[in-house]
Amino acid sequence: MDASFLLLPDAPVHARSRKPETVLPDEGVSMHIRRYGARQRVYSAGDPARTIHEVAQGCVLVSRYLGDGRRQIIDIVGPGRLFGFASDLHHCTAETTVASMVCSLDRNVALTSPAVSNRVHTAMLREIDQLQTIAVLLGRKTAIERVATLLVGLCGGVEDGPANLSLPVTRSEMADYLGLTIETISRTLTRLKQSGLIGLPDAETVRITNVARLHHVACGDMGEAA
Amino acid sequence: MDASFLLLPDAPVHARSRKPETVLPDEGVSMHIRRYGARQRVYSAGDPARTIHEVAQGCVLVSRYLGDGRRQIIDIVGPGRLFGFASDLHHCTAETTVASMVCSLDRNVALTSPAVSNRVHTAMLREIDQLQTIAVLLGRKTAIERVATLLVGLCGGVEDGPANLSLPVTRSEMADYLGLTIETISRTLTRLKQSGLIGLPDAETVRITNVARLHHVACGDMGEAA
DNA sequence: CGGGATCTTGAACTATTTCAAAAGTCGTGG
DNA sequence: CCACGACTTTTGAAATAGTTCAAGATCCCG
Repeated sequence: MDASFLLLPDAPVHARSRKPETVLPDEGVSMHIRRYGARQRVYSAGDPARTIHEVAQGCVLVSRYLGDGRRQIIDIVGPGRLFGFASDLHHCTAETTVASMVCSLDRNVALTSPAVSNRVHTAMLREIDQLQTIAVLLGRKTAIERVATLLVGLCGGVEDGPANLSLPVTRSEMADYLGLTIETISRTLTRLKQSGLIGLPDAETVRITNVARLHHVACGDMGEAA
Repeated sequence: MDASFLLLPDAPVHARSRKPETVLPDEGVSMHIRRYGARQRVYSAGDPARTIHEVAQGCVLVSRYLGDGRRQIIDIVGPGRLFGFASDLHHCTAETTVASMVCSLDRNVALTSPAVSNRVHTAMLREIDQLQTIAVLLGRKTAIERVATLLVGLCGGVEDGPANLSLPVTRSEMADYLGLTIETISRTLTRLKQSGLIGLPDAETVRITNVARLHHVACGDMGEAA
């Protein structure tokens, strides 16, 4: 569970920079670490799924597109998490939001090593759980509940009390993750601010006044109070 | 891929009956087949996830509930598919829609046998793909697109031409799977009927005039035409 | 300081929901 | 065999959450 492809220290998700950086390419190895700039593709829909990836540092968005350009962000992947599980071809596109380091390992190699294979299995279980959670969010939650859920999720392990977040994603990405529009995200954040649940020192920073309270909003345990 | 826990012939998903039947219990074995009546629990949220299940016959719904009763159906599982992947406790509830046969295998046993373990891995990859697909549906598709997607999905392998479906689910279940309400499902079906894309001989039967055409609607390749 | 982006806010619109009632469907029992 | 009651489905009308369109505000760099 705490085994890792690489032994880099866990780094926090970095705030996004709006300036793309350069890539150091490195092809044809069964395992490699690569440095990506902000907003760069790790793989695209249609690519063969030969490798499994791990975010060593930074943040990766996994998304799918409809023919007309509508996007659904499937997963926001932070340091330590694996992504890119697929049987044959990728149906998703993966791209960094900020300068990131991604470790990629040949899938066949990964599945022959018992230790790594085990880690992959665990990560897949987690991925399934995570996707089920987002299905509930997209299918049944209101806008406030969705935004609250995202914020609570982003603040990681914090269970209670206040927390400060440096959003690793833009409003547009929040919208495409939560099945909403940019405008609704913005309005909802200000509503949360007005109700005192969060503070917004600037657009990229959220101060959660009380994580437990926001968590209640996220689960819809708030509706009947009003 | 065609390996199976058991060697029962693949049976079609049966139309739902509204009368519950009896169960033959059978506890404490690492692997067993069990017969379930319609609308019976296979497992509930909170149960320890000790076994992996396969639908041998019938249809199983996997769903999650919000505190206030809102339900999201995560997966509609037909014969031959595995379900119940979870690391520790189930967060989902699984229940039959119709009289069904479910084969259950101890998780640890499953993962030690290479053949079975491999099948489980493949099924998990498929599950992830499937969940990503439904996330796009829930996050970004319109009501017509959602219903069309479900119908195309339910008619299995048929790629083109007409197809007849015996719906294994009620309107309420369709609604909770597609993130809509019963009424919207009903209205959308009649809209599809009026536009000639489907026929509705009775409430539980759908005749798809042309699967390929419905598939286009499902993908949103229809919006710009109007 | 100016240009281009992101973000916020406002007002009108619309897809879907909600509430309400009618129409089918199905099994039961007289 | 038909009538009754319970349930699911369909349809209608009104309400609403969220979208769309449009305009400002803010921020970020050069």
